[in-house]
Amino acid sequence: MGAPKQKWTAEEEAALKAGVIKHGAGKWRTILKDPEFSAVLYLRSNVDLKDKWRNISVMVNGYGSREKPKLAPKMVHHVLRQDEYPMAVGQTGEDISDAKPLAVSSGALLVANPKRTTVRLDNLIMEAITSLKEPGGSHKTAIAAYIEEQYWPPNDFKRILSAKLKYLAANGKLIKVKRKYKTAPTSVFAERRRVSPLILEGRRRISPKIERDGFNMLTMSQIDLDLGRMRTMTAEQAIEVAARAVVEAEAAIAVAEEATREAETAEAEAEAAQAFAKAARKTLIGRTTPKMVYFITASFLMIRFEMFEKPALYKGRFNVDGNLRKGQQRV
DNA sequence: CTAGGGGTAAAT
DNA sequence: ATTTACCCCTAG
Repeated sequence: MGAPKQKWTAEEEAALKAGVIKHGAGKWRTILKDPEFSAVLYLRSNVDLKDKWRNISVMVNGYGSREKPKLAPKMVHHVLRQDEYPMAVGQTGEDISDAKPLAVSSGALLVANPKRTTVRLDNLIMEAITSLKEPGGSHKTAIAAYIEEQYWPPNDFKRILSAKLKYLAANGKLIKVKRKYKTAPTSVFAERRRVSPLILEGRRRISPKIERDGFNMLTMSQIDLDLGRMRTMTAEQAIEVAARAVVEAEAAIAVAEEATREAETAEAEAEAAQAFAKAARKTLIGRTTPKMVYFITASFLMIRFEMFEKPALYKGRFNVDGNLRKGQQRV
C-alpha cells in the first residue's frame, strides 16, 4: 500500500538540487535540517530526498543504481547532427523520438540526453497558448512558432506537435475549435495540491521567492569570472563548477516557472506580481538559457582533455546537453 | 542514517 | 503492457 502519491513540485526539486549543491549528495538529513530548505521540504523525509535524487540521476545518465543494464543498442538510426538541439523538446512516450541522443559525435564529449532538461511538450504547448492570448485560441503554426523561439526542437517536431495536440484535445486538456486550440477552462494543467488556498490568503507579494531563494543568475561577469578561474583549476574543480552552474540554472528555471504559475493563480495582487514573474521568467529562461549553453559549452571545452582522462569523474554529473554549436568547436 | 532492493499506482 | 515516479523495508 503505497501512500498516496505526492508528486514533487518544481520548487521541491529545486530545493533538493540546491541542497545537494550545498551539502553534497548523501547528506540528506543535513539538507533536510538546513533552514534554507526545510521550509520547502518539510513534508519530505530524508529517504524521500534520497529516492528523488536517485530518480533524477537515473534520468541524467541513463542508468542509475537501479535499472538493468538493458542498454539500448537499437538506437542507431538517425545520427543527430550537431546543430539539431541543445535542448531537446521532448516526447512523452508515443511514437516519436526513436533514439534518445546518447552522445555527441562532434566533440565526442558529452553526456546523455537528460530527460530532466527535456521540457515536457505538454507544458510548452499550454504555455504557448496561454502566452499567446489569442481570443479564439491559437493555431498550430502559431504554437509551433512560439515554441521554436525558445527551444531548438527536433527536426520532426512538427509531427510530434501535431500528435500531441491531437492527444491533448482528445483528453480534454485542450479544446479545439476550428483548427485552433485553447486551454480547457478548468484544470490549468499543472497540479497544485497543497499550498493552493494559502497562497491567496495573505495578500502579500507573490514572488519574492526568487530573491528569497537567492538563486544567483549567471551574469556575464560571473561567467567570465568562472571561466577565468577554471583555467587554473584541476579537472575536479572545474567539473564541480560546471556541474554546479548547470544545477543552479535548472533550479532557477524551476523557481521561475513556479513563480509564473503562482502569478497566474493569484488574481488579487496580480498586476504587479504577474509583471514581475513574467519579467523574471523572461530573463531566466529567454535570456539566460543561451548564456548557459555558452557557458556550459565553454566549460566542457576547457576541461575536455581532463575528462577524457578521468571519465569516471564526470559520469552522471551533468544533466544539460552540452552540444557544441557550429563555429564554437575548437579547443 | 544511508544505500539499495522492492512494490505498485499512475502515466503513457 | 510497459514504464515512471513515488513510497516502503531493511542491512550495514
